[in-house]
Amino acid sequence: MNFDREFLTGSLGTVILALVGERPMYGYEMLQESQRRSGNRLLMKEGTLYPALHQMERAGLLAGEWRRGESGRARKYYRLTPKGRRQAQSKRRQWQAIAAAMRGILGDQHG
Amino acid sequence: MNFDREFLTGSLGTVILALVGERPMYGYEMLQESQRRSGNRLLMKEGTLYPALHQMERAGLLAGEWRRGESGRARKYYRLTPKGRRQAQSKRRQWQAIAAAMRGILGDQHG
DNA sequence: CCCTGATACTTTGTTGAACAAGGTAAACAG
DNA sequence: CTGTTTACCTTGTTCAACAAAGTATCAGGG
Repeated sequence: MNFDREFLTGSLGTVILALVGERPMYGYEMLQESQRRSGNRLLMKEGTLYPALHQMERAGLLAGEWRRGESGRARKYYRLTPKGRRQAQSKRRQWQAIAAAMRGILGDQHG
Repeated sequence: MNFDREFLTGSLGTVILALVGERPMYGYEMLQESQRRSGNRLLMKEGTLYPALHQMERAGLLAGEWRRGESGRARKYYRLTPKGRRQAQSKRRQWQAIAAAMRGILGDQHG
């Protein structure tokens, strides 16, 4: 399997980039959003998400900013950097290629 | 990400099960078939495929049989066991769930 | 006022899928 | 008899995802 070498960071990263691409979002919110939007199919784990966010911030794809709103504890909001925006597009296209490839193999089959 | 714990064996395994589900096939043929059908997008590596085949045979999903045809060297043909057939269906459904989940997150976005 | 549960972020240690890179060997074309 | 293609196999490495645990803040109930 190739599709870039990091298909897993790939698929998690694709989700993160897509979510943050819509509006600034904090980690815990991403967990809930991805779960809600996927119809409870996609259950990211905290131990997977947060390290990924840190790594993507280090890699210059995301920019994080602490905010403490009127209620609750402080949240770290992430937004896309320009580099992150390019990566988001690239990842989305890659996903579409994967989906197309899988259709080519699974698609023409019964049920 | 969950979708079973082994999404990677998952996606490779899904491809193998789908191919062998159509007709008995040998390893090298799977490499070419998956590449051809995916429009050169899916490039499985031998070092990934063969160990996976052995593991799936040990797990009782595939049954292998050596045949030496009229030409070329001996090939090991694999076919699905009943257990493998059930697994193939399950994996295909899982893939469709993944694709649906990703559409839920990426789908409603611009190109 | 404590206690629970939800929110919110973090870290450490483990697992194992995929890969890189090598090998063996038979058939065949030049 | 040499190189290429076919065909299979193996060892060692990497690193994404997970499990499991911890820290801290806030809300609501008893």
